[in-house]
Amino acid sequence: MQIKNMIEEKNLKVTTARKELLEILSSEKKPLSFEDIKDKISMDKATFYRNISKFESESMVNSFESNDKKRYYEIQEFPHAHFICNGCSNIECLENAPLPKLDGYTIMDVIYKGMCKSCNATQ
Amino acid sequence: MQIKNMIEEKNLKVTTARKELLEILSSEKKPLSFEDIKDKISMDKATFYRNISKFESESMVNSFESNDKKRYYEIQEFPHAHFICNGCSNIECLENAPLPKLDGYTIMDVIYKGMCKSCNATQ
DNA sequence: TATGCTAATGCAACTAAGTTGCATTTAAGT
DNA sequence: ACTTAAATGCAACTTAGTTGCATTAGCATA
Ligand SMILES: [Mn+2]
Ligand SMILES: [Mn+2]
Ligand SMILES: [Zn+2]
Ligand SMILES: [Zn+2]
Repeated sequence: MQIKNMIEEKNLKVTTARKELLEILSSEKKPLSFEDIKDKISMDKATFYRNISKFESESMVNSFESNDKKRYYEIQEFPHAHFICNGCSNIECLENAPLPKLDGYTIMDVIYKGMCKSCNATQ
Repeated sequence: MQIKNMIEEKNLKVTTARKELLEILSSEKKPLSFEDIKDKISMDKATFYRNISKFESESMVNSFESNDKKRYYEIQEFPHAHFICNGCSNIECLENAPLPKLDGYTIMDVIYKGMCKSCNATQ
Protein backbone atom coordinates (compact mmCIF):
# COMPACT_ATOMS: atom_id res chain seq x y z
CA MET A 1 0.00 0.00 0.00
CA GLN A 2 1.49 3.30 -1.05
CA ILE A 3 -0.08 5.48 1.69
CA LYS A 4 1.86 3.56 4.33
CA ASN A 5 5.05 4.01 2.31
CA MET A 6 4.45 7.75 1.95
CA ILE A 7 4.42 8.04 5.74
CA GLU A 8 7.39 5.72 6.32
CA GLU A 9 9.51 7.57 3.75
CA LYS A 10 9.32 10.65 5.98
CA ASN A 11 10.21 8.65 9.10
CA LEU A 12 6.86 9.35 10.69
CA LYS A 13 4.90 6.84 12.76
CA VAL A 14 2.25 5.07 10.74
CA THR A 15 -0.88 5.85 12.76
CA THR A 16 -4.51 5.28 11.83
CA ALA A 17 -5.14 9.02 11.88
CA ARG A 18 -2.37 9.66 9.37
CA LYS A 19 -3.44 6.86 7.06
CA GLU A 20 -7.07 8.00 7.22
CA LEU A 21 -6.13 11.60 6.43
CA LEU A 22 -3.83 10.83 3.50
CA GLU A 23 -6.36 8.32 2.14
CA ILE A 24 -9.03 11.01 1.95
CA LEU A 25 -6.74 13.66 0.50
CA SER A 26 -5.45 11.19 -2.10
CA SER A 27 -8.91 10.08 -3.16
CA GLU A 28 -10.06 13.63 -3.87
CA LYS A 29 -8.82 15.49 -6.90
CA LYS A 30 -9.38 18.88 -5.32
CA PRO A 31 -8.28 20.71 -2.17
CA LEU A 32 -10.32 20.09 0.97
CA SER A 33 -10.85 22.08 4.17
CA PHE A 34 -11.21 20.65 7.68
CA GLU A 35 -14.93 21.37 7.30
CA ASP A 36 -15.04 19.21 4.16
CA ILE A 37 -13.24 16.34 5.84
CA LYS A 38 -14.45 16.34 9.41
CA ASP A 39 -17.40 13.97 8.95
CA LYS A 40 -15.26 11.40 7.16
CA ILE A 41 -12.58 11.12 9.83
CA SER A 42 -12.57 9.81 13.37
CA MET A 43 -9.74 11.92 14.73
CA ASP A 44 -10.09 15.08 16.80
CA LYS A 45 -9.54 18.43 15.08
CA ALA A 46 -6.35 18.98 17.10
CA THR A 47 -4.98 15.77 15.62
CA PHE A 48 -6.13 16.81 12.16
CA TYR A 49 -4.33 20.15 12.36
CA ARG A 50 -1.20 18.74 13.97
CA ASN A 51 -0.89 16.08 11.29
CA ILE A 52 -1.67 18.44 8.42
CA SER A 53 0.96 20.78 9.78
CA LYS A 54 3.50 17.96 9.90
CA PHE A 55 2.57 16.84 6.38
CA GLU A 56 3.14 20.39 5.18
CA SER A 57 6.53 20.71 6.80
CA GLU A 58 7.46 17.38 5.16
CA SER A 59 6.21 18.69 1.78
CA MET A 60 3.63 15.93 1.52
CA VAL A 61 0.74 18.40 1.51
CA ASN A 62 0.32 22.01 0.49
CA SER A 63 -2.42 24.50 1.29
CA PHE A 64 -3.84 27.94 0.65
CA GLU A 65 -6.50 30.25 2.01
CA SER A 66 -9.72 30.61 0.12
CA ASN A 67 -12.02 33.58 0.60
CA ASP A 68 -14.31 31.74 3.00
CA LYS A 69 -11.79 32.07 5.86
CA LYS A 70 -10.90 28.40 5.54
CA ARG A 71 -7.64 26.78 4.56
CA TYR A 72 -7.67 24.12 1.83
CA TYR A 73 -5.27 21.20 1.73
CA GLU A 74 -4.19 18.83 -1.03
CA ILE A 75 -1.57 16.18 -1.64
CA GLN A 76 1.47 17.92 -3.06
CA GLU A 77 2.09 16.65 -6.58
CA PHE A 78 3.62 18.85 -9.25
CA PRO A 79 3.12 22.59 -8.65
CA HIS A 80 0.02 24.11 -10.24
CA ALA A 81 -2.22 27.13 -9.93
CA HIS A 82 -5.72 27.21 -8.40
CA PHE A 83 -8.86 28.99 -9.45
CA ILE A 84 -11.41 30.11 -6.87
CA CYS A 85 -14.77 31.10 -8.31
CA ASN A 86 -16.38 34.24 -6.86
CA GLY A 87 -19.72 32.99 -8.15
CA CYS A 88 -20.04 29.40 -6.95
CA SER A 89 -17.01 29.30 -4.56
CA ASN A 90 -15.75 26.17 -6.29
CA ILE A 91 -12.01 25.56 -6.23
CA GLU A 92 -10.31 24.10 -9.31
CA CYS A 93 -6.82 22.78 -9.78
CA LEU A 94 -5.40 24.26 -12.98
CA GLU A 95 -3.08 21.41 -13.82
CA ASN A 96 -2.43 22.67 -17.33
CA ALA A 97 -1.69 26.26 -16.36
CA PRO A 98 2.02 26.41 -15.52
CA LEU A 99 3.14 28.83 -12.81
CA PRO A 100 4.18 32.13 -14.43
CA LYS A 101 7.62 33.70 -14.06
CA LEU A 102 8.26 37.06 -12.44
CA ASP A 103 11.65 38.65 -12.60
CA GLY A 104 13.51 38.66 -9.27
CA TYR A 105 10.75 36.73 -7.50
CA THR A 106 10.36 33.02 -6.83
CA ILE A 107 6.75 32.12 -7.46
CA MET A 108 5.74 29.10 -5.40
CA ASP A 109 1.97 29.37 -5.57
CA VAL A 110 -0.66 31.15 -7.66
CA ILE A 111 -4.32 31.76 -6.91
CA TYR A 112 -6.67 33.16 -9.52
CA LYS A 113 -10.05 34.50 -8.52
CA GLY A 114 -12.98 35.34 -10.75
CA MET A 115 -15.73 33.55 -12.61
CA CYS A 116 -15.35 29.91 -13.57
CA LYS A 117 -16.39 28.41 -16.90
CA SER A 118 -19.78 27.19 -15.76
CA CYS A 119 -20.63 30.43 -13.92
CA ASN A 120 -19.64 32.34 -17.05
CA ALA A 121 -21.83 30.09 -19.20
CA THR A 122 -24.96 30.33 -17.06
CA GLN A 123 -24.68 34.05 -16.34
CA MET B 1 -11.97 67.33 -1.27
CA GLN B 2 -12.12 64.12 -3.26
CA ILE B 3 -12.72 61.68 -0.39
CA LYS B 4 -16.06 63.35 0.33
CA ASN B 5 -16.94 63.14 -3.35
CA MET B 6 -16.04 59.45 -3.50
CA ILE B 7 -18.60 58.78 -0.77
CA GLU B 8 -21.30 61.06 -2.20
CA GLU B 9 -20.97 59.50 -5.66
CA LYS B 10 -22.16 56.22 -4.20
CA ASN B 11 -25.08 57.90 -2.40
CA LEU B 12 -23.70 57.02 1.01
CA LYS B 13 -23.84 59.27 4.04
CA VAL B 14 -20.63 61.22 4.56
CA THR B 15 -19.71 60.19 8.12
CA THR B 16 -16.48 60.81 9.99
CA ALA B 17 -15.82 57.06 10.15
CA ARG B 18 -16.06 56.71 6.37
CA LYS B 19 -13.87 59.73 5.68
CA GLU B 20 -11.28 58.52 8.19
CA LEU B 21 -11.20 55.03 6.69
CA LEU B 22 -10.91 56.12 3.05
CA GLU B 23 -8.31 58.72 4.02
CA ILE B 24 -6.05 56.04 5.52
CA LEU B 25 -6.58 53.56 2.67
CA SER B 26 -5.86 56.32 0.12
CA SER B 27 -2.70 57.48 1.83
CA GLU B 28 -1.16 53.99 1.83
CA LYS B 29 0.13 52.44 -1.34
CA LYS B 30 -0.35 48.90 -0.10
CA PRO B 31 -3.21 46.80 1.25
CA LEU B 32 -3.93 47.06 4.97
CA SER B 33 -5.62 44.76 7.48
CA PHE B 34 -7.84 45.84 10.37
CA GLU B 35 -4.86 45.10 12.60
CA ASP B 36 -2.75 47.56 10.60
CA ILE B 37 -5.37 50.27 10.80
CA LYS B 38 -6.94 49.92 14.20
CA ASP B 39 -4.64 52.28 16.09
CA LYS B 40 -5.11 55.03 13.52
CA ILE B 41 -8.90 55.08 13.63
CA SER B 42 -11.41 56.05 16.27
CA MET B 43 -14.28 53.86 15.13
CA ASP B 44 -15.27 50.51 16.61
CA LYS B 45 -14.30 47.36 14.73
CA ALA B 46 -17.95 46.63 13.94
CA THR B 47 -18.11 49.99 12.18
CA PHE B 48 -14.85 49.27 10.39
CA TYR B 49 -16.06 45.94 9.01
CA ARG B 50 -19.53 47.24 8.13
CA ASN B 51 -18.07 50.14 6.21
CA ILE B 52 -15.40 48.08 4.48
CA SER B 53 -18.09 45.65 3.45
CA LYS B 54 -20.20 48.48 2.02
CA PHE B 55 -17.18 49.93 0.22
CA GLU B 56 -16.54 46.52 -1.32
CA SER B 57 -20.11 46.08 -2.52
CA GLU B 58 -19.84 49.57 -4.05
CA SER B 59 -16.54 48.60 -5.75
CA MET B 60 -14.64 51.34 -3.91
CA VAL B 61 -12.39 48.84 -2.13
CA ASN B 62 -11.18 45.35 -2.86
CA SER B 63 -9.61 42.76 -0.61
CA PHE B 64 -7.96 39.39 -0.35
CA GLU B 65 -6.83 36.92 2.29
CA SER B 66 -3.18 36.69 3.12
CA ASN B 67 -1.65 33.65 4.78
CA ASP B 68 -1.75 35.21 8.24
CA LYS B 69 -5.51 34.61 8.45
CA LYS B 70 -6.17 38.32 7.98
CA ARG B 71 -7.96 40.09 5.17
CA TYR B 72 -6.21 43.00 3.44
CA TYR B 73 -8.04 45.97 1.95
CA GLU B 74 -7.05 48.60 -0.59
CA ILE B 75 -8.69 51.34 -2.61
CA GLN B 76 -9.81 49.81 -5.89
CA GLU B 77 -7.91 51.46 -8.72
CA PHE B 78 -7.02 49.59 -11.89
CA PRO B 79 -6.87 45.82 -11.45
CA HIS B 80 -3.46 44.39 -10.57
CA ALA B 81 -1.90 41.29 -9.07
CA HIS B 82 -0.45 40.96 -5.56
CA PHE B 83 2.62 39.18 -4.29
CA ILE B 84 2.73 37.75 -0.77
CA CYS B 85 6.18 36.78 0.45
CA ASN B 86 6.46 33.50 2.32
CA GLY B 87 9.70 34.75 3.83
CA CYS B 88 8.97 38.21 5.19
CA SER B 89 5.15 38.21 4.82
CA ASN B 90 5.30 41.50 2.97
CA ILE B 91 2.52 42.22 0.49
CA GLU B 92 3.35 43.99 -2.76
CA CYS B 93 1.08 45.47 -5.40
CA LEU B 94 2.37 44.34 -8.79
CA GLU B 95 1.14 47.33 -10.73
CA ASN B 96 3.16 46.43 -13.81
CA ALA B 97 2.11 42.79 -13.96
CA PRO B 98 -1.13 42.67 -15.94
CA LEU B 99 -3.73 40.06 -15.01
CA PRO B 100 -3.21 36.96 -17.17
CA LYS B 101 -5.87 35.48 -19.43
CA LEU B 102 -7.35 32.02 -19.01
CA ASP B 103 -9.66 30.57 -21.62
CA GLY B 104 -13.28 30.35 -20.52
CA TYR B 105 -12.60 32.01 -17.16
CA THR B 106 -12.89 35.64 -16.09
CA ILE B 107 -9.88 36.46 -13.96
CA MET B 108 -10.67 39.24 -11.51
CA ASP B 109 -7.82 38.84 -9.06
CA VAL B 110 -4.43 37.14 -8.88
CA ILE B 111 -2.30 36.35 -5.87
CA TYR B 112 1.24 35.10 -6.22
CA LYS B 113 3.05 33.57 -3.26
CA GLY B 114 6.73 32.85 -2.91
CA MET B 115 9.94 34.71 -2.19
CA CYS B 116 10.18 38.44 -2.83
CA LYS B 117 13.16 40.19 -4.38
CA SER B 118 14.77 41.19 -1.11
CA CYS B 119 14.25 37.79 0.52
CA ASN B 120 15.77 36.17 -2.58
CA ALA B 121 18.75 38.55 -2.40
CA THR B 122 19.55 38.02 1.29
CA GLN B 123 18.93 34.26 1.26
C1' DT C 1 -32.25 77.12 12.06
C1' DA C 2 -35.28 73.64 14.20
C1' DT C 3 -37.68 68.91 13.29
C1' DG C 4 -37.98 64.22 12.04
C1' DC C 5 -36.72 60.10 9.74
C1' DT C 6 -33.39 56.63 8.71
C1' DA C 7 -28.97 55.04 8.32
C1' DA C 8 -24.75 54.66 10.94
C1' DT C 9 -22.50 53.85 15.19
C1' DG C 10 -20.72 51.79 19.81
C1' DC C 11 -20.88 48.22 22.73
C1' DA C 12 -21.11 43.68 24.19
C1' DA C 13 -22.04 39.17 23.24
C1' DC C 14 -21.25 35.78 19.92
C1' DT C 15 -19.16 32.54 16.09
C1' DA C 16 -15.93 29.56 14.18
C1' DA C 17 -11.16 28.28 12.48
C1' DG C 18 -7.31 27.07 14.35
C1' DT C 19 -4.00 26.42 18.61
C1' DT C 20 -2.21 24.75 23.05
C1' DG C 21 -1.51 22.22 27.61
C1' DC C 22 -1.84 18.07 29.62
C1' DA C 23 -2.98 13.43 30.85
C1' DT C 24 -3.44 9.04 28.37
C1' DT C 25 -2.60 5.87 24.59
C1' DT C 26 -0.06 3.69 20.94
C1' DA C 27 3.64 2.69 17.44
C1' DA C 28 7.80 0.52 16.97
C1' DG C 29 12.52 -0.83 18.48
C1' DT C 30 14.67 -4.03 21.75
C1' DA D 1 6.37 -8.72 26.35
C1' DC D 2 8.76 -4.14 27.87
C1' DT D 3 10.10 0.52 27.21
C1' DT D 4 9.94 5.04 25.65
C1' DA D 5 9.01 8.84 22.87
C1' DA D 6 5.72 10.37 19.85
C1' DA D 7 0.78 10.76 18.83
C1' DT D 8 -3.80 11.37 20.43
C1' DG D 9 -8.28 13.20 22.72
C1' DC D 10 -10.25 16.50 25.29
C1' DA D 11 -11.13 20.89 26.96
C1' DA D 12 -9.81 25.40 27.35
C1' DC D 13 -8.15 29.13 24.78
C1' DT D 14 -7.17 32.71 20.94
C1' DT D 15 -8.54 35.85 17.55
C1' DA D 16 -10.67 37.72 13.10
C1' DG D 17 -14.83 38.80 11.98
C1' DT D 18 -20.22 39.08 12.83
C1' DT D 19 -24.65 40.31 14.92
C1' DG D 20 -28.44 42.41 17.91
C1' DC D 21 -29.85 46.30 19.95
C1' DA D 22 -30.14 50.78 21.98
C1' DT D 23 -28.32 55.37 20.90
C1' DT D 24 -26.55 58.99 17.80
C1' DA D 25 -25.79 61.68 13.84
C1' DG D 26 -26.43 62.70 8.71
C1' DC D 27 -29.38 64.91 5.78
C1' DA D 28 -33.77 66.32 3.78
C1' DT D 29 -37.60 69.18 4.45
C1' DA D 30 -40.12 73.00 6.40
MN1 LIG E 1 -4.54 21.56 -6.72
MN1 LIG F 1 -2.73 46.43 -4.66
ZN1 LIG G 1 -18.24 29.24 -10.50
ZN1 LIG H 1 10.13 38.74 1.42
